[in-house]
Amino acid sequence: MKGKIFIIEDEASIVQLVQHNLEKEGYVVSSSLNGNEGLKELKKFEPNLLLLDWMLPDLSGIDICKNIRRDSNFKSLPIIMLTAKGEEEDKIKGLESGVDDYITKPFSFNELSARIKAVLRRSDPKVVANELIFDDLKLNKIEKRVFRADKEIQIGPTEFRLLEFFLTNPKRVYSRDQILEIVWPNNVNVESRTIDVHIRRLRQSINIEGKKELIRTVRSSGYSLV
Amino acid sequence: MKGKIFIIEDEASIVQLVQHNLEKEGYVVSSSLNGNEGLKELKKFEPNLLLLDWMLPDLSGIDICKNIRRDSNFKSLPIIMLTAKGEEEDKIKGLESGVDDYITKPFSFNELSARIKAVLRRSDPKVVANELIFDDLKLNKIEKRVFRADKEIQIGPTEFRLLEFFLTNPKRVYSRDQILEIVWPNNVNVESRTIDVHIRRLRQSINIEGKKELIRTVRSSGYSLV
DNA sequence: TTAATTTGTAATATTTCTGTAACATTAAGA
DNA sequence: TCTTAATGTTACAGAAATATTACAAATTAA
Repeated sequence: MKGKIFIIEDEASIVQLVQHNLEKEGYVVSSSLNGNEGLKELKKFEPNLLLLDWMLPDLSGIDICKNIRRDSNFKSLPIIMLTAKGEEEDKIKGLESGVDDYITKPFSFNELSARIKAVLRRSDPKVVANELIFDDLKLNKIEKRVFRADKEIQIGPTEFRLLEFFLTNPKRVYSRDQILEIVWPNNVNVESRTIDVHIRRLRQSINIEGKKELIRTVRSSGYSLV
Repeated sequence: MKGKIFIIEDEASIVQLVQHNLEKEGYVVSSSLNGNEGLKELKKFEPNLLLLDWMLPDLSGIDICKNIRRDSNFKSLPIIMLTAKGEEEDKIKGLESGVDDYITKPFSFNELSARIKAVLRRSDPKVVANELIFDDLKLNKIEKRVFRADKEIQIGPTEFRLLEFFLTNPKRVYSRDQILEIVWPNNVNVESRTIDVHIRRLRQSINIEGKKELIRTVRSSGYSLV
């Protein structure tokens, strides 16, 4: 499933068109033709994104928007506003009331689809890259290669896993226990001091003269990539 | 500071106009007139948002965008694309290459400002939770870093815990016994006067000349952050 | 099998942190 | 003003944490 999308829009023809096409693209879609109803259904449905009409018979889009932003469960629900008006004033109000994007009717389904993708991409950052980059350090997961400043670097398997681990969460400080837990194969018993030695080896490999140290020691806490 | 914004745009007049107005609104702004240069400067500047021209003399906006998205430090940097073209095709490409929003030239500064606010609002609520902020003092729990007026400060583990403690309840006055109880590991026996020394060390570290004292002594009661 | 590489540990060196004591200064009441 | 209790400051000796090195066992490559 690509994601769940909820639509609140009173023009049935638009709902039908959009819902049909989105479902064809693999989304799970639900909708409501009115504001108050829609708010309730939406909270049950728990969508990943909301398409919201600006002008509704009962509630204005802005009111709905504000209601949603006040609910801690939906504070960060991405919202794309559908508006018939082209006036800039309205656009600004919409954006300021906490909308992530808007699109003016009539719109092509292609453009809507692209905007949905863009907004969704930001809201869940699942990363499928096989290259991890940090500063001038680059690690290729499938080729098992490491580069510093475009120069390839040789490191052993353990140091590779260690570096890969650091690269998935740069800047964050990890304790030796956490590092052991994740970088070493399950249920191995190694001294926690052993990590110091591997850190040293990794440092020696990735440090190029003149370039700054990349692994930071945080006394009493652990290590991090900076 | 509201945030740091970087601009990559080759029309100097636009840069000037936008930069000036954004600075008036309280942002810290830096800019570059060309793509390759801009990329480098941007990574030094570490902005919270990028305004990126679609058509540049050397690199296309999309290329820049892709480059940024591959670098783990800037994976989630919000980008707003500035485009002269109105064609829908371009818009779609832009959105799909990982841009968060776009705006078509010529645009009013009001609209740009509203879009910036909207995009910034969404960006990275995770980071915020890890940070304790009081006045111009900032402590990042998972990166184990402390800043005063945006300048990083080195402090030892005990001073870090002490400051973290004060930051979770600013203004409140704590007795030495309470501080001992919470900041020191269980069942340690340390003289209560020892705290005075750590307070002194903390004060020395976080005090910048010209800036006001942040730790207040309450005679016969204890200390607090003010 | 042999050679080369990798790995974990222990021993040692180095760095940084911590608590305390001794002395200095300050604040507040008599 | 003097006295006294509380807090500020400083220096220093262990203590604790980390860095470095060397080496033997284990693993892998040749």
